[in-house]
Amino acid sequence: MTPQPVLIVAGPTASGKSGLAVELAEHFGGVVINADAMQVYRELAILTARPGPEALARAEHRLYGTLPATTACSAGLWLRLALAEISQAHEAGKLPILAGGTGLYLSALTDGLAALPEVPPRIRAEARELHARLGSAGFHAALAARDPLTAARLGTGDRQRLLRAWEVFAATGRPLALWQAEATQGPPPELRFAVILLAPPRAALYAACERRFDHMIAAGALDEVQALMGLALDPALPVMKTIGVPELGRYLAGELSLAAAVAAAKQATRRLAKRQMTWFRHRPPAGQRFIAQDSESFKAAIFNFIRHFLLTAPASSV
RNA sequence: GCCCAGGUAGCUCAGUUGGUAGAGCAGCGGACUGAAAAUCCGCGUGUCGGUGGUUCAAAUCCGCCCCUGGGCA
Repeated sequence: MTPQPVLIVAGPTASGKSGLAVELAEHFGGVVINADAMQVYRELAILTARPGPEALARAEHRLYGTLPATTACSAGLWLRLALAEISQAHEAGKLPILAGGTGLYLSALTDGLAALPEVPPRIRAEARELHARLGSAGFHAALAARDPLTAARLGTGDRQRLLRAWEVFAATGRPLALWQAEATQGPPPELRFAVILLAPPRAALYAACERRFDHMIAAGALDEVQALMGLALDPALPVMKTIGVPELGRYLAGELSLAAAVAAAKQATRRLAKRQMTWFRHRPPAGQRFIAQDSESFKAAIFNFIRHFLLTAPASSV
């Protein structure tokens, strides 16, 4: 069977991915599929810069706001959902267009992910408890006693990865490092990828980040955070770490002035954008690649690149 | 115009009795295999306002000039 085309629009936050994706969907008959870790959650439309009604009217959108804030998404869960949406789009004769800034998710799609079983919530809770009890150095030592292979790769302070390693060993009896080395699924053979990477100049990107956050405030971001606080969710849930939630939450709690909260959130956004740039610079999703500084001045070249990608039959097809 | 107080990293400031400078924040670089908008690791980036002088040696002492803030007129 001929591999089916998939388009990926990747780049840091506020680089214009969503707008470009809608335009491409209109022009090439596509479905926009979310590849952003935070836009999957229902409760935060404004703060996660989810596509608005105007965009939704112009093109089909999938995996935006589909999970409740009470769930913790993961690379594995997202991958399953995304693969399902991709094959649905193909069945409908449409071009799947993945848009998002979560490099881990996109790499999982184009390069594969270790085939690990689900870790039971009970074990995850135990891991967190143990970490709280032992402290970071103690927890690292505890992991090293059971799984020296994985522990050797992790820094003492790397709480999240240490927890993950401990959980996987507890749940499967095998080191995470082994799973990753031996059980990584390759890229799906039935798909072929073209990647448009937006990489704006740093200063322009930061300015866009800050402008956008001001718009979020004007659009009611404070109400959104207030409503989220009203749900009294577990602070460890991913949604609670969305940029803007902790900062505006502190303002709403009277701990911070609005100006200080906004400044802190903007700074967090800049740092996110920087990390995303680093990721995409060094490990972009696999596939034919086109790098553009912005979506406007490179539009014609981007369209040409996609036309060429769609018209070029892969060598493997007969 | 005169009198004070200042001018050192992008910002706020340290800098001992002269030995070409260092903190916080900001920033930059990097890692990343199921919480990733997460979680970590690394890095001072500098005509010490300018210019002359004293000295083996000046951010530091002296002269002049420029700039900023405050006070008196």
